[in-house]
Amino acid sequence: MAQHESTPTRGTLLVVDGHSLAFRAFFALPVDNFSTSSGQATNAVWGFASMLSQVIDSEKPDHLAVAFDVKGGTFRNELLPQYKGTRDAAPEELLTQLPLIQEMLAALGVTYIEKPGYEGDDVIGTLATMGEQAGYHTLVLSGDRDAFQLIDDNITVLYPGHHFKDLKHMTPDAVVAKYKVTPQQYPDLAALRGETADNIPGVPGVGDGFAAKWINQYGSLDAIREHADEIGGKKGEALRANIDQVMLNRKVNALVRDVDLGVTVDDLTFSGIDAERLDALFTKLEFGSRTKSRLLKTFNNGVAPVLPSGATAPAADDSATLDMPHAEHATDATSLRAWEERHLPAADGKTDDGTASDDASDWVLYASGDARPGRAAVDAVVLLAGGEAVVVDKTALADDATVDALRDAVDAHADTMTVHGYKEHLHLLAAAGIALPAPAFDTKLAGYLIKPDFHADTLEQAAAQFLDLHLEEQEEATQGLLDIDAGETADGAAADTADGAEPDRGALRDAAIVAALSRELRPRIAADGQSKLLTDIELPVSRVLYGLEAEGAKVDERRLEDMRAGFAADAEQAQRIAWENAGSRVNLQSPKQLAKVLFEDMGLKPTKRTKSGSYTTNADALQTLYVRNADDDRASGFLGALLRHRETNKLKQIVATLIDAVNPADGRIHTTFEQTVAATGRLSSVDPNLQNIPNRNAAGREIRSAFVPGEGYESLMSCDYSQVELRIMAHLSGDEALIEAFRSGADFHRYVASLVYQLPVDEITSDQRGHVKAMSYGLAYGLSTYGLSQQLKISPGEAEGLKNKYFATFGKVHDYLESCVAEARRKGYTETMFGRRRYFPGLKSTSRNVRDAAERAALNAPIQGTAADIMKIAMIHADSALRDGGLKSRIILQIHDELVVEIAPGEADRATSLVRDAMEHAVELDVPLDVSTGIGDDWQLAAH
DNA sequence: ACGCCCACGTA
DNA sequence: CGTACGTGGGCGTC
Repeated sequence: MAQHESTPTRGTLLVVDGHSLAFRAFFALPVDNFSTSSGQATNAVWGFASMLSQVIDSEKPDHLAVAFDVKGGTFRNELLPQYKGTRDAAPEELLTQLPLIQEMLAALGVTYIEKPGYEGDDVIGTLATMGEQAGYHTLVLSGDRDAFQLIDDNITVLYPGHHFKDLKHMTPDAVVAKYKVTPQQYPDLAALRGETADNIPGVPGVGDGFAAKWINQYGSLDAIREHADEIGGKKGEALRANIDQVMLNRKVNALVRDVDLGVTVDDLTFSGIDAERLDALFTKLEFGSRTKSRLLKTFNNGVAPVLPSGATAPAADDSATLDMPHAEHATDATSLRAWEERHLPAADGKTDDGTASDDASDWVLYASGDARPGRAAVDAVVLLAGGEAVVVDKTALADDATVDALRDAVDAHADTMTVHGYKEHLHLLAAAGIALPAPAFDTKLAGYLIKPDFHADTLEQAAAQFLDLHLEEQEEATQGLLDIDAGETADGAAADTADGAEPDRGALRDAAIVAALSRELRPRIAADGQSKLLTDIELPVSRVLYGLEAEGAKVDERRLEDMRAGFAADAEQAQRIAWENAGSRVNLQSPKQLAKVLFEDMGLKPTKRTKSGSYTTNADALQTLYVRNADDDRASGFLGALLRHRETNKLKQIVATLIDAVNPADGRIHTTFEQTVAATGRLSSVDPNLQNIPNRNAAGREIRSAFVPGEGYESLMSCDYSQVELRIMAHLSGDEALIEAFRSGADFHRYVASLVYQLPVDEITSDQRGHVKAMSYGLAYGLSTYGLSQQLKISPGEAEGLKNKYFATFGKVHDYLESCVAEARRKGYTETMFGRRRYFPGLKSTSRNVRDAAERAALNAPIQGTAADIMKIAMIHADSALRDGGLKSRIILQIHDELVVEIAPGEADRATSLVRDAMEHAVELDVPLDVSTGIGDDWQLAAH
């Protein structure tokens, strides 16, 4: 662009200020989106690569070098002790990335130079001078304005603006235009003005404007000093007071241009990529193939930059790019069948040895629409194969023959197909009358298995995480294009019209993203050894969950309404009493207002604080205050009423949420089981959450009685695992004593207590049993002795004694828990019995709290996760046992260790034995899995 | 309208 | 100062 065509040059040399570029990259990109699973920040590395390749692509230099600062001071620090004091305080997260950037440059065949005792700027000044002398045109990429002094007809500084993308080409004319001084005079101006970024003070009150005025008036800094007395006003005074500082600044900001670097410009070619090294680095950094492909294109053997664009030699791997597929609309069954004929998987393309099948044979199925259970509606279905797509829109989906053709195509190709969210697609296609067989791959489930902590609410977010689609986003953002396109990026599902043109475009793009995700994730799932977890557990359980969601749970609405009224009346009465005692109508649902009444107006002594520092008003605190102030009628009256209000109001709220969630079409509640949310592998339940229906006290438990069998069913069955997590802990630890405790079949907690306290089983008091029970469960959560003492209301010393006795009895449990954390620290992740991983970057945190929390989570994850795996297997087996047995009874809810089954008339005994068997034998452990079951007219009565 | 805090329900 | 979730209300911010 700004080449000086008048000056014949041997070529173009690009000199990069490595630190400046790394700083910019670091602060331009959110570190959260750019970190490896083990917690290494990569945003600066990625940004550095991206920015550098952008510049190379646009400037096409044939020689290149990157200069870095070296740790330790330079001659400048001796002159000016505070020099760059602010810059040395670079965040740790950036400093750890500098070696990675250098490693990347080495792999890309780029020369980088550091020179002890000098700064990167001096290296840059030297290289630019060398380039000029050797007849090159030199570009200096730097965000440091000190580089401006280098500018002349053969040296241009590329200076990033607010957005990196708009690089300013700083030529002599540009410097004069901006600062009214020549590049040679620029250091004089900088010395007068100072440089806050480098912690260098100038003349107070003097900015670029006055500095330039003086320079132009007197010609140079030396001349200004000589005539300093002639300058009047406050600024003249300030100049005289600070002239020594200014002269020092001038000494420091002069770049050295003759450092002995031991290289010549001719050495600074693109020496070729070390592919193996680059691969290794990118694997370590968890960069996707798109980043690599982009860098390959830019750096390949240095060939690309000098050739006219388009003639780039060795084609970079562009399989990862997101090309919009060529698309056609299927207007009827004939055209759909014809499209299918033309896109059959290549018969010989199937290598059948796992993941290596030809990309072209992988089909993607993508359906758009509303996938909410009980009200699913499909907008369009896209099939994608070999880079070509066919779109079946709503109109076409209304035609039976077309749907038949689509069904046939789906049935025929499911075994090679990829979807993003099998469960959601089951709902969507069911709305079109199509039962979707299990696909070969699911990018949503795969993404979850690879990064169980990452929340990809949308396909775009998944793409941003696993592909390098931030590349485009970053570029678009810097160019301010997002505003222009805002209308198009909005979710088309909200207001869909009959004409399918716009939604189709979105669906097409989404399908292309799924295809790219599939190519990225398939090998990673295989590499992590998670293929069986995906195909044998997650995909099948998706299908089972689809069934649960589609059927829903029948509730007695009248009963719910009555309960709501009852709870509302109780809550209102409690509120009235509370207000009377408080003497004001405080909002009982506002912790802030409550704190004021309790701790200011009534002057009660607060107990604990919340995480953010305010005084807590939680039930525990209210209880303590109530006991403490029993003699104060007004305070205890208020507190008692408040506690009652809390309880009844909460129940009212839960019931109201349930009523709201009833689908008027069938009187049933269709929850959604989230399969990719809980980091441990558990399911969660939303809209509404049916996994937190009260069960601990009588009043709350009543709500369960509103869950009843629906039309054509006679009862509900509840089946739950007893102490699964403790049994898993016994199995995984191999602790003989604990294993024997479970094998004996005795009352487990009583049995364990007798071992711990060395007393006969029948002499164990209920207190002792309770303490040991809390200890057992606390173990799997990483409970501290302090926490144990709090919970059991015993002294920390007693809790400590209990823990010691416990571990003396069950030593291997202790060893096992320790080993979980140790392994997580070593490998970066934990694994369940079935290979489900969870990563723990927090184990390496410098913060004690973060580290401790990560340790507790790491010790719990394999236990909770294995329990979740086992329940999923049990659900798959139970579901098929019921279906294969021809029963109408079906699972309708899962609450982590419990299944609720709707029982058809006459099937109670068979269903009980099938489900119990599936749960008990989901997996064989060294301890038996114990399942208890119960049947009743409603969920509460089914309890056992 | 959105996001955070608080509180609280479940396993 | 025990793990894993989801929801609703208040309240501050946009």
